[in-house]
Amino acid sequence: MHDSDNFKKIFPSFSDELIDEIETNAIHQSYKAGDVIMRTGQYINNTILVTKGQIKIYREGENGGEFFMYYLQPGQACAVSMICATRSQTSQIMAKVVEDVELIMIPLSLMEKWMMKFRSWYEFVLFTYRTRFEEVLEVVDSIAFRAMDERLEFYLKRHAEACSCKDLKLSHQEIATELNTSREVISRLLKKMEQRGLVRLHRNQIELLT
Amino acid sequence: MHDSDNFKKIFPSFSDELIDEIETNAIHQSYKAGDVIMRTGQYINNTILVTKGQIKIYREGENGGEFFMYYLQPGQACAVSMICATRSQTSQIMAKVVEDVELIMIPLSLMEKWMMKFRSWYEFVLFTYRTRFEEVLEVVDSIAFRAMDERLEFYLKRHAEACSCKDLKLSHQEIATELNTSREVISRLLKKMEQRGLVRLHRNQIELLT
DNA sequence: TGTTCTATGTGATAAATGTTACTGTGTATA
DNA sequence: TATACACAGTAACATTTATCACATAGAACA
Repeated sequence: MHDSDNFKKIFPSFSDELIDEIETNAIHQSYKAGDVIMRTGQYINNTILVTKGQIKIYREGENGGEFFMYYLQPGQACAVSMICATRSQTSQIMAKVVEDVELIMIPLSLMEKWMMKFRSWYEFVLFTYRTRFEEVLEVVDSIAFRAMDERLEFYLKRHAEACSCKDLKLSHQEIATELNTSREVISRLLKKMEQRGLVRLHRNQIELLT
Repeated sequence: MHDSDNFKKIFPSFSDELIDEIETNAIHQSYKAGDVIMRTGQYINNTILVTKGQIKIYREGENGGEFFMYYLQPGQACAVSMICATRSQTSQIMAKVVEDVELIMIPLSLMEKWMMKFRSWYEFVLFTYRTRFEEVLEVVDSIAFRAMDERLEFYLKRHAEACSCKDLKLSHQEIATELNTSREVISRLLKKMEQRGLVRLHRNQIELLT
């Protein structure tokens, strides 16, 4: 199977001309689970498109916190990389690979040119901005208006959606870090959820029952 | 003074051709302090540019909360209105007038056309997306990583920047609502700040000393 | 098998925040 | 002036979250 067939499946909205351009110009990269693709403060000169694997996007606190924001999945682009690339600014976020990743990097200059040249690229970029902005607003909701128990449920739901499964491979410590709280709090809240029949707890795994 | 001279001052990056287009096509509106320009769930068909006055943007909670996100000021555009207008989506935020406002509304169809036609418009739109995204990320920081005392200081700082003054006309209740906490908590924390010499408290007014 | 390590459970306690109740005080207005 | 009202201060208490201390259980491995 050719790359172009792949692209067409992963980015169905892209026009054939755009896919040709991508194929001739893009830089391919792959990363292993656990790799950090992008760090806070790092300069960005490329827009990133994900073709395979799973990436998690975090906002880093001053004292080493890693607050989970959203997933980046095949067929999606890093909104922050688009934003920063536009002005060769430094990254405001940190990106960590959860599942081995393949991605395409598009230099700033091209990404700008394509905005005018390819309608489907223009729409993809705006769609990316829009959906991420809305997702971040939902995150604001969850922290601004909800207590930890609801935030935990929100967190678990989003992870289930990302992996399209009901068995989440997460330790309590990991969850605590990504919600910026302590493990004990998460253990207790999960226990309560188990008593309410919402989950079943295993070692390194949380089974959603809803 | 003609409108075009005004525009040129308020939106210095706009090209003359763009300003001409705006003048011939835009709809002018004005609102009084206290008016709600946009409600959560409302349909948006126009992009909004502010030429005068002050607007506050809130995220609304399910139980009636009004969480303050950021200010919208002369020379700025509502990023959410741009995003939503693109797909005639409903608003994710609520906009309230703080100080009598004059604004320009640009229909969806034009705003799209201009992206391709006027470089300065294209750059303005992307700049708006970028700066708002970054501002919202800072808001996430403040709630995710900081306790209420620091959040209050952050809040006061942003308000001082918005009005370019050190005397904030805010009641404790107002602040509490916008930070989604209770008045008593704000009163206590402000009192502590006063004891630390950071502010001086008056009725309906907080004087910043730093 | 025995040892070590990581993950989890849980009690005790501290600190931050939320809630209720009541007081006083300045402002506006009848 | 008298009254009503919004705003602010504060005590007492409830709840939530953070921290410390330690116990147990399963997995990995010598």
